Amino acid sequence: MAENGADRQSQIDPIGYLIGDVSRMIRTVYDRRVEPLGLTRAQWRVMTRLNRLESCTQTELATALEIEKPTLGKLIERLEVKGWVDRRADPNDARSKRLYLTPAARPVLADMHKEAKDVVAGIFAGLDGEEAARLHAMLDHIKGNLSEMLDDPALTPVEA
Amino acid sequence: MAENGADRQSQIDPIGYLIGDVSRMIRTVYDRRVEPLGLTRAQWRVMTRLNRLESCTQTELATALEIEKPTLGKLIERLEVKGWVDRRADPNDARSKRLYLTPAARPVLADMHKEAKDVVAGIFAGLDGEEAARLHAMLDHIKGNLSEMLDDPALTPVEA
DNA sequence: TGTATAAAGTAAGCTAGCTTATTATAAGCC
DNA sequence: GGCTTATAATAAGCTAGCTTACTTTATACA
Repeated sequence: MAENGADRQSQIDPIGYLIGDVSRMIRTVYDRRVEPLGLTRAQWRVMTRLNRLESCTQTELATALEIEKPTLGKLIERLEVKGWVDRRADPNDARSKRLYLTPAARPVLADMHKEAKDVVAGIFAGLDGEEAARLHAMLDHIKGNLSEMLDDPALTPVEA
Repeated sequence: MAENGADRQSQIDPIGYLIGDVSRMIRTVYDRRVEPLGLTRAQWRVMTRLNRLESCTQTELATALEIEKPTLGKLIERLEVKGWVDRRADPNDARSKRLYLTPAARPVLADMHKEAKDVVAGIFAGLDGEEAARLHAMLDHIKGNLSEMLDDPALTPVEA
């Protein structure tokens, strides 16, 4: 019954849970700080990405964000209502719509960026540069392992 | 326009994104392997936790899982329909319902555990024990930082 | 004892993710 | 040119998370 930290997560390698915990907590901290700006984390992600991919199509942006097209479509709808994103027909391809940030989005982006920087600084407080670099390297390695697992059409890395 | 790996994530400290990527990829790998067992990741989380908190109330389980009561309530509903979880009235408190895994859940739990172990092994392939320990320590540190940020009633650490 | 407060669970309604299926348009090929 | 196939976006419907509000039941205390 006792759920006292050290005991939690039981049989399975606790590092798996630890990464999950850290990720969930980062998400929560971000959400709280970005919410007063009037947007959600998903919307924030869309806008920062769009800031660098301006005039892309929805499909391009969805690919970059690694989310599905219908998911992005609904996000864009809401951002359009809020007046931060503009969706214009592509003159060369009647199927496509190209995406633009509106001028109103600029100050919001700047605020978001500031919040993000603060949060990252808080997360890594007390870790020196060398440690941060090691952490980065290990996470990169793990990400590589995960990429292989995701690419493996057999899904189960054990076989094949 | 080019979104070529090294460039991604731009201005903000890339480690924040890296953790997010790793976490999302772990989630995806898990989801794919657990899906053929007939359940989702959220349902898997509920069942493994319930395995250690058997006969707890919904509120207790929601707290342990760090999700909200309505969220858990809907998950339990679906698990009850699938015949894996049993919800029985508490004889001492008519408000409460106590939760139990059914016998049918046991083999599913065993399968899930095996899948989870395989995935964790794949994730940490190529990292030796010492590196894994360092990673663990650093993530613990980061988690501590995040706990402080989450506990801070001011939410936005900048202002009071 | 009786009322006020607190707690357990549910309902309703939102965002966000997914998959599958549709519609409209482009592009390829005979 | 006309048919087939592929692509852009949307629609519909699911799970999962949240918040807010509500109902029912315990508990506390005056």
